[in-house]
Order: sequence, then structure tokens, then C-alpha cells
Amino acid sequence: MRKGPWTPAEDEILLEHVRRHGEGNWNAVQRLSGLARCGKSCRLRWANHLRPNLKKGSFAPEEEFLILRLHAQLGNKWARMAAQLPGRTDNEIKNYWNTRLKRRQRAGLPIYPPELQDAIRFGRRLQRQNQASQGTPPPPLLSATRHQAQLPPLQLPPLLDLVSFCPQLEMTPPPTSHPCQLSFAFPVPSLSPPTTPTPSLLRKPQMGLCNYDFNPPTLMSPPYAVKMELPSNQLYQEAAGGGGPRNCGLTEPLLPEPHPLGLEHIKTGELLLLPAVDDHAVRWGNLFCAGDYDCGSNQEGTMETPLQFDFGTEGNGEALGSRMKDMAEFLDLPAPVVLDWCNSDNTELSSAQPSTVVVGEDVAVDMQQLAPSQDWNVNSWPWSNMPGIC
DNA sequence: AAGGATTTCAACCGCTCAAAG
DNA sequence: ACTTTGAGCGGTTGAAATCCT
Repeated sequence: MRKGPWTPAEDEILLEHVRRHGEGNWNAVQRLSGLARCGKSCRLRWANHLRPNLKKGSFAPEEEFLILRLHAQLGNKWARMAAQLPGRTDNEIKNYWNTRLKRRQRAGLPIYPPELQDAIRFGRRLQRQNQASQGTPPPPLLSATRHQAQLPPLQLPPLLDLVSFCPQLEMTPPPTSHPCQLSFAFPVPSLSPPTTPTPSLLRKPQMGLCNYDFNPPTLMSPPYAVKMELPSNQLYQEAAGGGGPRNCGLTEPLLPEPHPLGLEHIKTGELLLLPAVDDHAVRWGNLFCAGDYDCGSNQEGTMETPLQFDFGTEGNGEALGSRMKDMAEFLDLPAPVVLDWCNSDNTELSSAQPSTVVVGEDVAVDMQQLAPSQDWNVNSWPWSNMPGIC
């Protein structure tokens, strides 16, 4: 049996074998084709290099962020991560992660970027809240678990898809460490278009918040994933509650395992419909919520859900700005624009400073802060000295 | 330009699991 | 019920490539 790097001639033999006999039965390759390679080696070569539709080259920023997000959710489940990244192999993802992990450890940086740590906190908070409110309806829209519960069988548990939502924003964070509050106002997904804006929206009617697309833009993360290689009961065994040994330390999953619905029936190679991308509110919460939040609904309880995020000492404008800026840089987005700061009574601090962040055309983020605004020197912001995380 | 350090990538190894016998 | 076999996963290794001094 040969070992080591594959030659082009060996690749051609293996390709021809697969053309004739199809995938699988790898241990028969040597017998049927004369290739002096063990079955395992053949399978690996095919899966990682020869099978069609493989992506080559470095990861796109969106892919990188998705890997981060998936790793936070799943831990070192490379194959499951690869199933969400079409054309990428578990080996590639594993190599990427290990390289990145080493680099960040050497730099003394946390494994996950701040916005993802925030997402993790947000997810835990969500879970606690939903557990606490068992028996009572969850708050409108915000609940990712409710969203999940509505999924039909054979769908993967929802990923809080940060990747597909890359708002192009610019902000000028406030300079002080005073706590600030963020009010997020989002329409709740509904069959009928929003009709009545909230008072905060009325304050800035030009933001066009009602022009809301409930199918958020997908830059890269596809709505489908083809299940590869694993038998279904093996692929989702852990997520289905099988438990088993957990990772420890840095590679331990940070989010609780999702509870899939009916996944045991998925067949290998089946095209899986991923759940629709979550609502903007959850995503914004994932990205930027650093601390506690309260959520409620407007009087109608259906069309909009203002969310109050209390950033406490950690959530000053500087930290928030840092997260937004990091995200924009991480995703290689154009530089952001605007927002104005206003007092908690919604009076603007300065007419020269608008009081709302414009996030694309889909949503406006209303910001309030308690500290007076002042000019900012971008170079003094904390992220200016941060080494790249990827 | 040279050589050491680091990174990247491909491949292997050991283990587990499920299906088949 | 037990054993064997095939397949896949995650960890690890080592060669090649790249970077840095």
C-alpha cells in the first residue's frame, strides 16, 4: 500500500473508478482498479480533493464568520460545520480553525470576537428567559427557540445567521464610559405589511422602516445544505440529546445544543432546507447585545417589537462602536455612516448629529445615550490597535 | 541571499458507530 | 447476541510554502 502524497496518475485512477462504480465501497478500489491505496485513503482523497463542486482558495469573510458562529454553537464538529459550508471540507475548516486558534492564543486574544461573545451571552439570556417563561407565550419575534419550534420536521435547527446580514453602517460612538441604552425597533414578521409606526419611528419617518424585507439578504450563507457522508443518526446524534463526551477548554461549545426536530429521518445526500434566516432583531441582538435586555411589544403586539438593550458598564458607546466597527472590518464592508446621539428623553443633543443609525434600507436602529456627545478621534478607538483576528 | 520560524495543507491514525453476516 | 466490515470523525503529524530577520 502506498502512503503519502497522491500523484496525478493515482488521482486519475481514482476518478475513473468513481466514474465507473460510484462513490462508496472504498475498500474495493484497490481490487477493482489496481490502485495501491487503502480504502480510507481513497475516501479521503475523493472527499477532500477530487469530488466535484469543491471550493478552492481561501475562505471568504462571510465564510470565516460563519465558521466562528458555528464553532461557538457546535464546538469541534467539523463535519457538521462543513455541511453548512458548501464546497468546503471538514479538513479545511479544521485547519483554518486550528491556525486561527493558535494565532489568537499567541496574541492573547479571546477565541471569539466580541460581537460573537455578545451573541453567546444573548443566546444564553434568551434560553434562560424562555425557560423562565415556560407556559407563557414567548415575547414576540425575539425568541429564536419559538422560531425553531415552528419549523417543520427535517429542518436543521436555526442558525442565528449573522453572516447573511451585513449591514452597511457607520457610527460615531460617544466618547465616555457612561452607560447607554439602545432601542431597537423592528417589525415582527407578518403576512401583512406594517401599518403603524411606533412613536420612535414617527420621530424619524424618513428612515423608511416599514419597508421591511422578511427574507433578509443572503450574501453567502445558502439556504440549503447537502448532507454529506454521515448516516443521519450519526450526524445529529449529539444534537438529538445523545450527549457523549464534551469538549473541554477553548474548544468547548459555548451555546447549548439545539434540539432538532425529526432529524433522525434525514437521508445521506438529502438536500436540507435550512430555516429561514432569523429576524433582524435577533441578529442585531446577537451582534450587539452585551448585557441584559428587556423586550416587549407595542400595543398591537404584532407589528413591531421594540427591544431595550441595557449595556451597563460594558455597553458604553465605545464598546458598541467597537463591535460595529469590528464587524464591518471583519466582513470587509465599506466604512459606515452616521448616527446621532440624543438624550434619554429623545431630544437630540445636536442638530448636526442625527439620532438614528441607518442600516441599509431595511431597518433603523434608534440610539439613545446618557452622556453628552463630542468629537471622536477614530484613531483612539480600541479597535485601532487590535491585531487582525483572522 | 540565507536560514530559521511560522503557517498551511494534505494525509494518516485511532477511535467510534451502524449495518451486515 | 456477537463479530466483522465499512465508513466517517476528530486529532495529529510532517512536508512544503511562506514569512521574517
